[in-house]
Amino acid sequence: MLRRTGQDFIAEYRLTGDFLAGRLRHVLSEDDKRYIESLVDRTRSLEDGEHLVRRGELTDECAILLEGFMFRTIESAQGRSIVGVNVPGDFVDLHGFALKRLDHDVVAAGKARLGIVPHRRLARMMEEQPGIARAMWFATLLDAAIHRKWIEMLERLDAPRQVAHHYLELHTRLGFVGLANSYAIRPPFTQIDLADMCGISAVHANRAVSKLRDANLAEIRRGTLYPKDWKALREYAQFEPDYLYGDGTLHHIEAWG
Amino acid sequence: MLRRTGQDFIAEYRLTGDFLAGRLRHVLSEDDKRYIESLVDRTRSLEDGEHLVRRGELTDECAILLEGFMFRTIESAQGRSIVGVNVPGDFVDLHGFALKRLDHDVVAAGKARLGIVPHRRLARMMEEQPGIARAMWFATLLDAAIHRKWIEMLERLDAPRQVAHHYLELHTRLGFVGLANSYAIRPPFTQIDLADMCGISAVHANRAVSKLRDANLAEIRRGTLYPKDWKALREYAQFEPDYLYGDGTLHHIEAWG
DNA sequence: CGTTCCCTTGAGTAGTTTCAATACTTGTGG
DNA sequence: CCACAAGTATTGAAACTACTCAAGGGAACG
Repeated sequence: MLRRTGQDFIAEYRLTGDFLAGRLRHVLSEDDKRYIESLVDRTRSLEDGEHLVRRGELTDECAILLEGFMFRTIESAQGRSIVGVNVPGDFVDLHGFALKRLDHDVVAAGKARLGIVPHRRLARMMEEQPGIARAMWFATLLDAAIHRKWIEMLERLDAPRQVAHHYLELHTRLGFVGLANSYAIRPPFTQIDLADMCGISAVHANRAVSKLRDANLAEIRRGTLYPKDWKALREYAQFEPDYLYGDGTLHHIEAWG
Repeated sequence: MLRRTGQDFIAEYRLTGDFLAGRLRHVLSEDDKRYIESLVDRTRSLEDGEHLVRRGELTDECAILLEGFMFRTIESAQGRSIVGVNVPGDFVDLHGFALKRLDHDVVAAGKARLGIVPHRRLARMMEEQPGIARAMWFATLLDAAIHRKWIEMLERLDAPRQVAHHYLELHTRLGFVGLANSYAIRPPFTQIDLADMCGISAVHANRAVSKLRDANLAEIRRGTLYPKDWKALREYAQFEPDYLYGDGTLHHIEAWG
């Protein structure tokens, strides 16, 4: 995978250099960053579609995504709902540390590589490093803020706008960790994945994709979105990235106080 | 307001006796509970529709809901989206402690009474009481789990099923804090509120309510749902309460480990 | 005792679904 | 290198769901 990340993605923070990059990372000290790096016990790879955690499983480890994409999914009799997407730098199941059992599955979307962090190290971190604990808490709250935006999207936007919004969100999140460019947004999604994110049928996901093409906003081929007009696309999807807590109205500038 | 809560709702925990009741409260020690009670600086009342926090505001306090209901809302050019509901015992803006600025508004639904907790006390709590910090973290993760269920609902369920599901969720959450009975579920919601929770028009919310009545599942009058057949209603709405982390497959039984 | 908000109903329109059929991709084994 | 299989993408038609607009009825509050 192509990697070109910010200043922290250097040998010293080889595994966790993307953690909260572009968000809260600037308030962490070098000691903090070293501490976080030292939490990782080992790495692990997953194949496309492989589960990292299943709903209801008792867990004693968390994982930070190093490469690739992952889905949070909820399966039911009616099929699969995708309730979240993760990009490199995200702790994909940090929620499991406090919850012990997750309410959802975490599944690789394409090949993925992860850094594994035992819960016992996080428990010690809570005792020793309340500032880092607060940053970890912050990271799970970012997930919650994204969940809220998805709720808002599902409540307001029609299918093509939702599809566009999902891509634009990913582009911003990939940008935080230095993985975005202005030519294409390249998640390994099928139209079925898009459908399961938007709560629509696969046929309708295809029509949504067609509509973006016909409106000359973007071309989506094999999961990759090629924007034709960034500005128009953002306006069409009503994309306002501040809920991601990067630079913008909600950005957290000061140190912890 | 009618109050009849669990064993912890006694004079000693007059304000915070409902915090995590039915979920994680059983792993807290009496010292922990006293510490949590001592976090509250004062109480505050809100009128119907009054804002506690607005999106983007810099905050230095949190609030625990003592009586009444509150909405988490996101306003946009197209109107209001309701992305969450709170019941007594919930910390309504605990997210604001780590995020500093919320991505959404917090608004009273009917009259509400709150206990105010300054961030500085929470910061000290993080240093002194990692166990309590973890319980607070847990509480915000419950919100995230509920957000995920809402996403799943919006992706899967038609309008009448969503309305029924929202009421059943509230019934379970009110039950955790001793505020549920088997005759009625009484939030102060208008059909406009229901519409904004489900992402549908007010007219369609009305038709959803009519459908529940016509199907002999429940009657909804002036916000109050009178169930005609609990079992049928739960099946109709596909309500499975385990995502709320009360008793059930996801319940957190052991002490922190 | 009116005003205001909320609820209800009808009619026509827009968005989405299902079913069905066809084509394109990718990976696998011959 | 080709053939096949499996998964993915595309298109059409008919049915359904939910939307908007519009108008009228009802309940609560001052």
